[in-house]
Amino acid sequence: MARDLQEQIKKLIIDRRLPSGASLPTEPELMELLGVSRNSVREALKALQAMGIVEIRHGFGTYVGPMSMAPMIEGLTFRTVAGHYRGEDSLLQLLELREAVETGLVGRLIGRVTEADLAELDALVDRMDTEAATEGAVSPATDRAFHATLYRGLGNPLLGEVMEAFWDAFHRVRTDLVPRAHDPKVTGIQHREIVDAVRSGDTLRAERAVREHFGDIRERLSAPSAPTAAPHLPYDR
Amino acid sequence: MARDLQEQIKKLIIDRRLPSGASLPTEPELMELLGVSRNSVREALKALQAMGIVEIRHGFGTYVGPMSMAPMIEGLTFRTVAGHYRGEDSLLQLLELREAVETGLVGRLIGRVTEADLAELDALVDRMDTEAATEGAVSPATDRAFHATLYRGLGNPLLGEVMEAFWDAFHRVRTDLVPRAHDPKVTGIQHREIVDAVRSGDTLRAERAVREHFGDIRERLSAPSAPTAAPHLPYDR
DNA sequence: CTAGCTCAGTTGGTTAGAGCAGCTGACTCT
DNA sequence: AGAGTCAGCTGCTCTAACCAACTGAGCTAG
Repeated sequence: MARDLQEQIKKLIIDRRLPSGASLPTEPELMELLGVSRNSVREALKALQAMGIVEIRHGFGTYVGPMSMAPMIEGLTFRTVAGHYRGEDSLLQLLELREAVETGLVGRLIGRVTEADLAELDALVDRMDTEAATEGAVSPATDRAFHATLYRGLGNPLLGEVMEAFWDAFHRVRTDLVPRAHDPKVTGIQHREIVDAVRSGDTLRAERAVREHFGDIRERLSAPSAPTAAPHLPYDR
Repeated sequence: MARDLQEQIKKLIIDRRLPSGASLPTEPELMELLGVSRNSVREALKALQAMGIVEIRHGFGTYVGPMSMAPMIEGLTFRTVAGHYRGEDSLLQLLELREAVETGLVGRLIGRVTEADLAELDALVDRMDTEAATEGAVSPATDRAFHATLYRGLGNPLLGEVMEAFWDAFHRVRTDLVPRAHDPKVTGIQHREIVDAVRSGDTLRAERAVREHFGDIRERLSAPSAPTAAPHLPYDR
């Protein structure tokens, strides 16, 4: 029945064509509308909130959620962390997922990416070099922006969101479990090669550049620490 | 605070290295353990259940969930349906996501897929033909199995799950909104071409075969019905 | 007259206690 | 020895009350 409740609220959103950000009935209204107790309404809303379908603001109201990939990131992150601590190579699998998808997609960029995007990518690589020189490390935000900008050229916002979700999940787990510094200079070089390869229109070169980039991360990942070598669990998210 | 509760339960799973299927403390136990009321415990569990992290069985107990991609499918499905009814081309975007990823991945299969997998794929295509002849349509299960088997050859279970999740979401939305029959004979031919192309080791041919397959679906999708042309909402999932 | 404060009302957050419903396992009767 | 039954655990739902965050109208001070 609780399952049914969630579906009814979803149906309500669909039926009323509510866009993201629209306000939903209040809890008492939903109680009467659905003929259940407040408690049940709240449990259903909590579940929908966890799926990003609904957004709850204390003292203000309940709204249709942004329908982002945030819940997927959450789930993927937890799944990976849990697997890691059970001795699985879940983090490596997540990296390989990204590698497979990104090497597969970079070829589609050839002849499709705009000059403006390429210029933006150049700027991002420059920023990586700057950060490497001044702070000794490339900030995660810059790396994230690079990958997001790169695949934005494919013209599919959903695809972009999914890619960002994979990035987010991987990065969150990596910083928690393997707080290892990259060689920031290499990072800049590898990203620049990706941009140059895409600009040159050479599909194979672009794929190789992406593969090399990921290969580097993978090496850093699998080299030193076995998954079970983490005695005091730093997980507290 | 409720947010915090979920994190504490997650932490409990991590700390105790609980595998999928392991039993969690009962609700009263969690009440005492976390120092909150039963209601709050339940809301937290409901949210975790929605994310697939926890599995609740009435009258039996609470268990660590299978950590599958089911919640992601749920979210993606709803997002797509909601977008569709608001006049967006969300279903097309989802299809393009699949097309982009699958055309990107099929090249990686070359020289990596085993003979056994190829044989299985042959059998699946044969079954498609049989179904087309006897029932007039290829069953969704067969199509799903084909795509799952194909990308299983990449040797990354996570990747396989993600691909299946995309397939599931797309299929669920499509059957709800565009209950259109494919020409089953064409379906068989296109799938067979994908298998043959992969077997031949010709990357470009494989990519073209996949692209053609998706192009066919896309055509069927965008041809007849504008999104707004659905007056009586059949959505009741 | 305006800027700022205060307070009442609305909304979600939390707690408590009671009873309902599904499942298991041991006990009992045949 | 086997099948039926019942006690107990488990999660599910409801009611009722109060707490906490936010808004907005009205008041007060400048």
